[in-house]
Amino acid sequence: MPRDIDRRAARTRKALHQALLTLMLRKGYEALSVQDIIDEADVGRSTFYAHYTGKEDLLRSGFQMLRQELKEAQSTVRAGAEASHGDPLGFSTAMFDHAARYADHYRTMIGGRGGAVTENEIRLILSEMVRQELPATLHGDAAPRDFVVQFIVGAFLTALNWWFERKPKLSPSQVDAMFRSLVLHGLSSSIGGDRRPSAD
Amino acid sequence: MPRDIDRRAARTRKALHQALLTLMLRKGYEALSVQDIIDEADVGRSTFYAHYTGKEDLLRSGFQMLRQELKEAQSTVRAGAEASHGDPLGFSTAMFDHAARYADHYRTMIGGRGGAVTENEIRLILSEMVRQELPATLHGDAAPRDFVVQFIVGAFLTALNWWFERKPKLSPSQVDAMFRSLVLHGLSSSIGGDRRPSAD
DNA sequence: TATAATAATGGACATGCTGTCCGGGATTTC
DNA sequence: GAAATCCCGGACAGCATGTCCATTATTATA
Repeated sequence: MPRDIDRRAARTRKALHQALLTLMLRKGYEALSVQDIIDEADVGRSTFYAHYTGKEDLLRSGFQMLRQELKEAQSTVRAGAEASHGDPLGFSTAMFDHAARYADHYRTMIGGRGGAVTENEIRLILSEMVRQELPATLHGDAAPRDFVVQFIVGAFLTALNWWFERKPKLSPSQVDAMFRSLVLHGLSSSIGGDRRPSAD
Repeated sequence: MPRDIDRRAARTRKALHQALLTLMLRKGYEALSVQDIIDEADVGRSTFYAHYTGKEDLLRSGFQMLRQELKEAQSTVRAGAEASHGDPLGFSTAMFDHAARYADHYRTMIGGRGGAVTENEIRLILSEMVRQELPATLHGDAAPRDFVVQFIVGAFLTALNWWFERKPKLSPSQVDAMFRSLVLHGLSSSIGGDRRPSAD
């Protein structure tokens, strides 16, 4: 049953998404105009607006597709993820590896080059992922789970950005090690004198 | 020797900065047009472009002023900052207090509402501050100082955003406590089973 | 294969913002 | 007071936006 979507509509959508991706790699998201996109995709002006309300709509739609793909991929990964039993950040290694492989795309999305919408969308996706992967062995004493999730996501994006901008030569595992050290143990692992966790 | 700058020019600049601030509180930065700004400031179109190349230029100029004010204020604070002797995050409390007092402004600048430029500018200012405040007792073993600075700034912005968006009722000191707990000791303070930091 | 739906096209159109230019008028400085 | 400096207002071309429509092409279906 090809009841889903007309081939033509599907083709147009795919062309637009592809054009958006290409142009984002070339000029960044903010600098793009709808005009640029439809030129690159070779699609009529009215056709574009028949599918999306603007470039932001197109972008969000793209992220929604990505989110679904990730959701499926996650189920697969989850099967062999028994190894991360006592490790609350068992997923980080895979994420840095992934970022290394698709460095170009990550770069365009992260660090201001992608614009506020993009970064926000990425934060949402990562938050979902972290929220599910983070084990329940976490006590809510120090900080609410919500807060911890945001903290981890923020640290991850910070690590990625620093990696790409300052030390692109480092291997994924090296950056991962720094990330884990800071997120798991905080500054205490880098401070000479440690403080007693007693009365203060 | 008279003034460096003509009074009229100074007045125009001040009016434009004021208008920008007002409108950012009302509509956010991204949604603003130069037209809006000059209307609000009651300044001629050509006059605007005689001073700034666009709204981004105006914004940056505003941040540069802010940066100078902070630099001076910092010297003052530095005098009585002897208390933060063994505390690598001695400055955080003051920052959360400040954020609480100017919550409206912080909200407009942070969390996507302010746009990429704004957030980037804020990151720069905060990075400068943290870089100077962070004591030299920090060992570069686990992660480069650069990385640690970015990590702290990111965590601070994350905390602020979470605070404003999810738990605006909390007091500055409460959020500060969570922030310090996570940044100083990481997740280990929230995890049930701790792992030995020996061979791994 | 014929036919009815559905989608894409290209062009026109009103609208709004941008950035630049100029001449007359106002304010400030010397 | 005179000269320098700044502001104003208007006009201008350029470009992007969103919307409309008549026409053409593709697709699904009987």
